[in-house]
Amino acid sequence: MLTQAAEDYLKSIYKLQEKGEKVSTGALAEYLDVKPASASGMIKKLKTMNLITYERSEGVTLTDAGSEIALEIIRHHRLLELYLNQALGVPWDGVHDEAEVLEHVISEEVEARMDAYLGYPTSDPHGSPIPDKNGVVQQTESIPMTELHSSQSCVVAEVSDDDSALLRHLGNFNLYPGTTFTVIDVAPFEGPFTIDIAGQEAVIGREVAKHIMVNNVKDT
Amino acid sequence: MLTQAAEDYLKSIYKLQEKGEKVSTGALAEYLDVKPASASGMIKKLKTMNLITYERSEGVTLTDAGSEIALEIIRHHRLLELYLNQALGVPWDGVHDEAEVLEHVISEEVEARMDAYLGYPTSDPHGSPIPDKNGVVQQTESIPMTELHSSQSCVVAEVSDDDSALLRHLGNFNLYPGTTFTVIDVAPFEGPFTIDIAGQEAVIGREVAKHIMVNNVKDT
DNA sequence: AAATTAATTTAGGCATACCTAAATTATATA
DNA sequence: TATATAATTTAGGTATGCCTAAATTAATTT
Repeated sequence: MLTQAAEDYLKSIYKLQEKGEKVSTGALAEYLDVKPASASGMIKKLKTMNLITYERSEGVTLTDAGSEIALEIIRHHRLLELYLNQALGVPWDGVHDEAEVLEHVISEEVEARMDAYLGYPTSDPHGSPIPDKNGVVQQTESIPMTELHSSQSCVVAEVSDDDSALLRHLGNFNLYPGTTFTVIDVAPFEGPFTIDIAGQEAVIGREVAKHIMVNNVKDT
Repeated sequence: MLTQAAEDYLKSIYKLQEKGEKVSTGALAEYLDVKPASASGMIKKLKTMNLITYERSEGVTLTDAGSEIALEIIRHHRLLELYLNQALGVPWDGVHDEAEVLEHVISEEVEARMDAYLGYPTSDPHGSPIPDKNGVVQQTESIPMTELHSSQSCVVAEVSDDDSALLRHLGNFNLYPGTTFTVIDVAPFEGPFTIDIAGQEAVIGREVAKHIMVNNVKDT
């Protein structure tokens, strides 16, 4: 059995790798809020377990075995987020922290039952895809809201899950995945977006907009 | 924050204390399947935290602060057992092991939501009382099934929760808490019990009967 | 090519929680 | 009372995972 820390490393490596970044010891340490030396030690350990490979130029790369575990943890996390939200009514800005600890201890049996209860869902409350039992991830193309222009409409696809203040803010505007909105105006010089959501007007700052991924963009 | 191990010690001390036994280092070690030296070390630690007192003659005693924590963990455990069984359909012989790890990581928020979902229940799937938020335990008087005589009827009050093979066995006879049955016959020389449950006849061995607590005993 | 800067690794420490084995302290029994 | 037995504690060792600080290696820049 892997330790919780090791699982967190694999999950983080997967996420960084997904972004297309080369996963250096330092980048990994920063992501995990840990000193580079600690990351270095864990990298050595995961390497001996054949869960990652490491080369100075390439950085860390997950092996197939490593990917499998990373995806399993991510699946646990996202399924838990959705379950806590749907079954227990935990607000979407609170599910991440809860899932962060439960993901390491939940059994396959309980997970399977939550999965069935939820009807084998494919995305979590923040719009992130939930890998299936075989680790297959359903990818969707989306673009950051910052690339939108005036009078374009779109659907919220995904938002960051780890900043609860941001999530509460988005929740106030009903900016959940699946919600449709139209850009009324984009202020010049990198200014904020004014949008229309179900008849309601809202102003969304640039920094916030960066964290909102959208799709189904249409000119109106 | 206490460690998981420390919480397990407090919980175990509470349970042993509840039985009226004097909680010696050795008894505690045996209960936790740990060497006496390990228990000795933890006792020292818990003592410095003022969660227990210790005297050679008396053994370990929980302080008020220690009791509070023990009851909180027990509440987590039993509420989780009931939730897993009711909300997710985990069979009653499987909930103990699941709860054993979750009890240490579940948040107060999630617990409160499970509690509300279940309608503020007072006993778990095995009939054990669930302490309320303030640590108040609703006590019920019950006697071991082994004290019953022929033609007495009774209601199952509580069964041990940690032996899954036993629980599966009892489940086969529908011997869940709340179930009524009548003793048809008690074989002589410490022999097995023949009982009637909803018209069905079943033979229950003495060793098994020891683990079944009953109440509402009536002569028929 | 040499020197500066950045990234990485090693070395040494801390805390938790477990273990075994030996020493100690109580409690019975003869 | 002295000895045997049982219970308990101490001492020393394991492993994990974190830390800081120093040493090393690689990549830039001059």
